[in-house]
Amino acid sequence: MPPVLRKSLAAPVLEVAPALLGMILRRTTPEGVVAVRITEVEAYDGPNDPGSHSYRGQTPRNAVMFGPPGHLYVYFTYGMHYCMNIAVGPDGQPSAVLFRAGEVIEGIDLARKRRGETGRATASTKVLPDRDLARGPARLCVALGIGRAENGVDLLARGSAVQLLPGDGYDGEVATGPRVGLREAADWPWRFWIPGDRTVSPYKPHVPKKRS
DNA sequence: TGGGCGATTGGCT
DNA sequence: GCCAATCGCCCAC
Repeated sequence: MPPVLRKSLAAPVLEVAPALLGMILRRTTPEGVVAVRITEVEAYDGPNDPGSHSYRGQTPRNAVMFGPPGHLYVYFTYGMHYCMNIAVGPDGQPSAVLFRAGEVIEGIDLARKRRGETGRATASTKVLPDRDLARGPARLCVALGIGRAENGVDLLARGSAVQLLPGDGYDGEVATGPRVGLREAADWPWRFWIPGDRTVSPYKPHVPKKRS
């Protein structure tokens, strides 16, 4: 299986994003291994993209986006959720791809345990469907056990606690559509997913907040 | 230095 | 479909 080349991640973000579909994110902890096959991503193009965290320049939070490609950019949002991106494009250009959803292909029991632990107070007696374990950017982070501590990890380095692996080389059809949840530039068709895959997150168009 | 709001989710109506 | 939860970031004051 060929390695994921750092050089290929330095390509323009709109080329890299769809190429990540079908690849594997593999997370190793003392608890065990969870691996996810990526089925949905979103592209963010730094200074040219009003929807990107790096649109207004570098800050301590988004610093990883400005670094070399292949590193993990993790951010905290809505006071309770983490989301994970991979920095892409040349060193110094702050493009990134958000991992939005995937299919758990290894360590499904550990993934389910993590998703259950993090759930709200009412510990549901219902078993989470497999396809919901990593369906959505914050759920994906929970399933993989990703938090602030993983910000900056090199996904291509051997021995990293989170690794990006080539997978089986998906080369099928790729669907595109508007990005999810953004206020600015949400209509840019920069979301990419594997059509028909049941682990792709349900699309919710942005609803402007009611004015006071 | 304070306040608005977010690359979301799950539970309830 | 609606809405609360929850807190760090960032910009305006």
